[in-house]
Amino acid sequence: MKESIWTRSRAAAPARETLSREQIVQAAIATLDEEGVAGLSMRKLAAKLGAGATSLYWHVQTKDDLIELVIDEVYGEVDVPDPDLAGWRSGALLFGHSLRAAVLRHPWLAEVIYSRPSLGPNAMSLGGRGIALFRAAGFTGRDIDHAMSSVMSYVLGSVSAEAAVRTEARKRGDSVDDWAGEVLEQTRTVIADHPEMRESVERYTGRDMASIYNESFAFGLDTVLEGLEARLRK
Amino acid sequence: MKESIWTRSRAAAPARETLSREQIVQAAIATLDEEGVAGLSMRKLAAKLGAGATSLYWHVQTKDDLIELVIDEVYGEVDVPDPDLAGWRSGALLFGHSLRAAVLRHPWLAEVIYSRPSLGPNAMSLGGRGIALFRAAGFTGRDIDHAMSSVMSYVLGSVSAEAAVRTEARKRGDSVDDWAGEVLEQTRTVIADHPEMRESVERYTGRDMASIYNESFAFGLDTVLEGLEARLRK
DNA sequence: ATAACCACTCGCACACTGTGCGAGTGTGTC
DNA sequence: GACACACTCGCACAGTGTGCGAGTGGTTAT
Repeated sequence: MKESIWTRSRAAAPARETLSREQIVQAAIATLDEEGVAGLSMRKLAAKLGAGATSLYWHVQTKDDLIELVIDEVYGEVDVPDPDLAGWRSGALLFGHSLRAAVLRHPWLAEVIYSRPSLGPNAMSLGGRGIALFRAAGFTGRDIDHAMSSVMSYVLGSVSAEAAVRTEARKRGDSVDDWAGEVLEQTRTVIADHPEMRESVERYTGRDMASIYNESFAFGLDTVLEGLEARLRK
Repeated sequence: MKESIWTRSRAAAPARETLSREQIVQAAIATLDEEGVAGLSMRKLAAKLGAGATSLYWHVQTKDDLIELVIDEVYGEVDVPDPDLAGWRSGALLFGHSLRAAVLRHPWLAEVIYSRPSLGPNAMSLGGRGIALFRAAGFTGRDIDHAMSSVMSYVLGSVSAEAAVRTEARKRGDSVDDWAGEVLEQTRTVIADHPEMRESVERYTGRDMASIYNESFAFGLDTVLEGLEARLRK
């Protein structure tokens, strides 16, 4: 017989209290945020969920698959504005910053994104919306995809390096500023081998790393967008 | 700060036939090239060198340190031209292509570069030479570093994504073209969710992936350099 | 010649990993 | 009351990185 809303909502609910893929993914993200990639093991994850280790394998094929899911989940946090809201360029700018923010919220991503291509639904839809942005900008043919790739590659490359630094500092129990100070100090001892870097080293000592990263990112993203705009004018 | 592998002095006199750090690094690179990151274990590496597993630990503090060494070794393959050879822009272009080529020669790099900051001597000297390039271009102050970062981030981001695809295809035993074909096929089945991508999918089916990656990279790198040049004009 | 020292090797053991297998358990359907 | 199905999980296996401490061969000091 046809189910009513009432019985249907009941029937749709899990028959008994049960693990779910969604739940596992969320718990995995939480662990990763707290302990990083090295801190994620199937046994610990299962324990956190009050389940037996191998129970996870009914919901997820392998640990690698789980990581794929987890990556796609983060892609879902990224905002890609509609091109006719405020023009392609500010859309792309916002997209870049949103992507960076998402990665910095989950810095372990840097350690895993490039170990597999991202083909999940959220990655797809991000790609689709990006393409809409650059088509609206006036690119045609394969240049649409190339433009999107340019921005994506720059942002991911830049923020991944930043995340690596943050992760390293955290692992050492240092603040990023302290860690940077130590590295600069150490660099000074070998500066004779790299005279061109002397000024850079001086320039950075004692600076606030967070704002330097912001500045560097803003510079780079603007550079890419400027380059794209130049292409459009030709 | 806890001393890193780079500062630990190694001044040694090979008295009898002995393992060397250099040798271990080379063997590790060979294994990585053949079997990828998953195929590198200390035991297997030692066996390849005809040594006991734990012997390696006299020359190298941990596996992570070994990977740091191995990464720096690859940075040593990268060519950064002198700015007064042919001007900054073609120098930067050449640098970008050289960096990409090095990563493609060792695609496992993508899986490891962003799991730690790179501070080895070759990375340093690469950074120094890059800085020389962009100073010669006319950048000043922190913009010199930002310009270098922009190029570096773009190139590494772009080539890492490409390497991830190549690694995945290889793992599946497919050619990159076949793998791409399968992905496109699969994408077509969910195209309804991402209508903006329809054209892109069509555009790529049956194409030669290698030349598409080349084209995309050339587009992106040129875009970044164009953006830098625009900044210089202002 | 002897002893002390050092650079280096390596077997054993520990704690921990991902995951295949197959048995078990609770729920819904006939 | 029987069957099917969705799901759980203990056990076991074949690995992993690496600390420890004993061993070994060469150089130098007495």
